[in-house]
Amino acid sequence: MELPEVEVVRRDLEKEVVGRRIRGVDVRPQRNAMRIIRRHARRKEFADQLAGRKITKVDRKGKYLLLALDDGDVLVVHFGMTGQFLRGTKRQSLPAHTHVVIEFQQGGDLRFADPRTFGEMFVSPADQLGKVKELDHIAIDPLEDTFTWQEFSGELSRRAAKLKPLLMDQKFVSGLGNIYSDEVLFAAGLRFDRMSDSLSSQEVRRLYRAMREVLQDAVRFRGTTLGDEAYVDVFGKPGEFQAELKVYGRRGQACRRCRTPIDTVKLSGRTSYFCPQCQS
DNA sequence: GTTTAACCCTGCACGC
DNA sequence: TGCGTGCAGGGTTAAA
Repeated sequence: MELPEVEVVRRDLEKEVVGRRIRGVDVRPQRNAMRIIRRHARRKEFADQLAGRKITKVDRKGKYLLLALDDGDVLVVHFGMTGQFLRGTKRQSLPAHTHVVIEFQQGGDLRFADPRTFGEMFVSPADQLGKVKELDHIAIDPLEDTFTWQEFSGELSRRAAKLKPLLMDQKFVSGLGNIYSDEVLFAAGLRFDRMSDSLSSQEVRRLYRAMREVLQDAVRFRGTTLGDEAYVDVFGKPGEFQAELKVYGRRGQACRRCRTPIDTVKLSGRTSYFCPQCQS
């Protein structure tokens, strides 16, 4: 799950859970549930920090969600690859791989399910969040107004790295994963292996614009739902951006712009999709 | 500083 | 039909 999907979930939660008070939290007995709350020693310790608290707002930092509580604590959530939040009621049976159920006083609950358990949840006092290494190092969000192309240009030239891994580096810009970095590079007409300090100012601007447009479009289409990744929103509904993808997952298929077959390459363990004709 | 590989985990597609 | 293998990818870490 990358920036657009996390943002869609954030907006859903804003409507669905802000203002609600937590009656109790059930960390499921399966061993894997402890992987999700791995920063807490015991189930009870995690649950006790949430019980009785009201959720006051939902922020996003990169791919992390931050649910602010009325006592100053924050519930931090990361979805990893296959994590998801689902609205439910007591009557509905829990989906497979449900690890945490947050029950509200006004009725209804919020389930966290995650088959591959790369996801994570933990509670931290707001003023301690700076000490959480992964959060502290998260770079600027490309959708923020404060993200300017001039600043982006400076950061690119300061580094000497291949564009694709650099775009996926959360310490450089936050929110891009394998899908959207490929889509952004295609939209910018740049190859995965172009060096960041080799771009003309025109190319920098193309990359900057591509990043904003692709991510905004993906949010508008409510994210990308691909086969086994199976992202769905808080209501269980899939996204629609998969139909808009230009390169990701389209190996061997004709480029939508020039009809050249889309090619792939393995780059630091991740498959990169690109058009050999349109990207240089 | 940058790059690579290995690791965590489960479900699915694939070939035999 | 059934089994082994590889792949998918969020992130971290150690090593090159």
